[in-house]
Amino acid sequence: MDNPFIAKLTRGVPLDARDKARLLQVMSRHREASPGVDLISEGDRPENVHLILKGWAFRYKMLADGRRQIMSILLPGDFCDLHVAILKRMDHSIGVLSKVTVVEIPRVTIEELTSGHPGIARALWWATLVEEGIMREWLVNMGQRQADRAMCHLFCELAARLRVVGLVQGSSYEFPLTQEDLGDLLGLSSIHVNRTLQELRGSDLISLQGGVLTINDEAKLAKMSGFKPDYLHLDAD
Amino acid sequence: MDNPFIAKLTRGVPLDARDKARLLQVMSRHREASPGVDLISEGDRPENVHLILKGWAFRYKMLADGRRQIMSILLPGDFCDLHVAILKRMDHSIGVLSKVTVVEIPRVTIEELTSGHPGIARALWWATLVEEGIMREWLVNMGQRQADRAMCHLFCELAARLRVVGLVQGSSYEFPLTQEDLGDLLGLSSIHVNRTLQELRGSDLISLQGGVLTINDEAKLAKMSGFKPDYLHLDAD
DNA sequence: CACGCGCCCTAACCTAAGTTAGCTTCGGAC
DNA sequence: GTCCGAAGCTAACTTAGGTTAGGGCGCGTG
Repeated sequence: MDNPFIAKLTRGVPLDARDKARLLQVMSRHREASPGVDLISEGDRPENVHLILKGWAFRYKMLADGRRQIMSILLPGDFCDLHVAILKRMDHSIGVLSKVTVVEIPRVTIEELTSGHPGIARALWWATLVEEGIMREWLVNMGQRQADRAMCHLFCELAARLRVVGLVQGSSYEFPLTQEDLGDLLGLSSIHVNRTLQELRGSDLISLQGGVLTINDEAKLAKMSGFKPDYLHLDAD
Repeated sequence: MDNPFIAKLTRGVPLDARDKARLLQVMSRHREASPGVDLISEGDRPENVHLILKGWAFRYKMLADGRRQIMSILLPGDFCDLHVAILKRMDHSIGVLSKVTVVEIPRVTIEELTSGHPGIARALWWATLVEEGIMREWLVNMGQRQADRAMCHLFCELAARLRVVGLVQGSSYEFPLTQEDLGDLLGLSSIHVNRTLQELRGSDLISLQGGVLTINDEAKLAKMSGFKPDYLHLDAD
C-alpha cells in the first residue's frame, strides 16, 4: 500500500498514470501532529488544504455549554478540509486522534488541479460525495439505531474503510478513540459507551483492548447493526 | 424572486451573465410531483439530475424494521441528486412534502457544464459543500441537543434558508411537515414531537397551525437553540 | 519511586424520550 | 350528510440512556 489517497480514489474513479504522478508530486510537503492539538480550528481560513497520510483525525464542533459532537473520522487517504478551497472559512475544527502525518496542499494547487486535470477534478468530487454519503449514514445511526447497534455499525464502517487502505490485519485494526470520543461521536455519554462495550464484549461480538479492536464475526455484526456498505461506494458502479 | 437556484448560488459565488443565461437555459424541462410518490428511489440510476424549483422535498432512508430517517430538507433552489452525476447509484430516496416543481437535467449536461464553465462548476461545488455543512450541523443537533432545542434550531435554519429564496413573509413560512415527519427528521417519536411543540407554543416561542409556522421572537429562538448561521455560508466570505 | 493524570470501569439513581392505547378534528370521497 | 383516513392531541406507563459519584489501574515525569 504505497499511497492511501490513490488507493482510495481508484476504488471509485479511474486515474491514468499522468494523474497519479501529478497527485504524488503534489503530496510532497509533509507535516506531523499528535493528539491534543488541533490541525485546524473553527473560524480559520487555512492557506493549505490538508490530507491524512498516516494516523487518525476527526472533525468536530464544540457547543457553548462544552458539549462536543464528532462529525467524521478521518483516516489515511481522507481530506480534512477540501472545502476551504471554495468556502474559505472553516465552520468546524479538526482534531487529532493518533500520531498523524498530513500533507499540505496550497489552495492554488487545488484550483490548478481541478481546472487543468478533469480526471483529478472528478476524483476529488467523488471523494467529497462519498464523505457526504457517510455523513448521511451517520445521521441514520444517531437518529434511529440504539446504542449497541449504532456502535457496531460504526465498527463495521471503519473496518470497510480501513481495509481499502490496507490497515486491517485479519479482523483487527488499531482503534485510537477513547470511550469519551466514542460517546461524542455517537451522541452518548461515556458511561453508556462503557456499558455498551461491556455488553458487546460479553456477547463475544468484539474485543477492544490496548487500542486494538477485533471483530469476532463481521457478518453477524453487520447483520445486527444493519450495516450495508453500499453507501461507501467502494465498487465502481 | 425569479429563479431560486440562481438566487441561492449568487449568495456564495459570483456568476456572470453568460453563466446565468446558460443555467436558465438548462432549467427548461419541468416536471410536477405531489406528496406520496418518491421523486427518486434508493438503488435508482437516474439519467437526470433533479433540482427543486417550487415546493419542498426530503432525502431519507428506510431501515429494515420500518424506521425512517430524514437526512435533508430540500427547498426551492436545492439539488436532489447532483451526486448521481458521479456516483451513479442512489444510496437513499427522495420523497415529496408538498406539490413540487422540479427541473430535470440530463447527466451529460451536468458534465458539459462542469467541464466547460468553470464559474458554474465552482458554483455547483459550492452548493454541495454548503449541503455538507448543513448535514454536519444536523449531526450536532441530533447528537447533542435536547428535543426542544433541536427543533428550534431546525426552525431557525429553515427560516434562514427560505429567506434566501424569498419564501418568508414577515416571520412566517409554509411548513408542510407532519409531526411524524418532524420526528423522523430529529430522531424522535411523533408523540414526543407533539409534546415538544405544545411546550414551545406554551412558552410563546412559535406557533404552527394549518401548515404555517410563525416564529414569534427569532433572536430568542436562535439563542436558546444555539443557532449560528455561519454554517450556511450565506455571506461570501 | 511516588505523584498525577488520563482512561477505564461500576453502582445507584434520575429523566428525557419511547410505547401503547386511545380520542378528536378535519377534509375529501361516495 | 356520513363514512373514512390522516393528522393532531393526550394520558399512563416503561425504558434507554444520562448523571453523579466514585474506585482502580497503568504509565509518563520529576
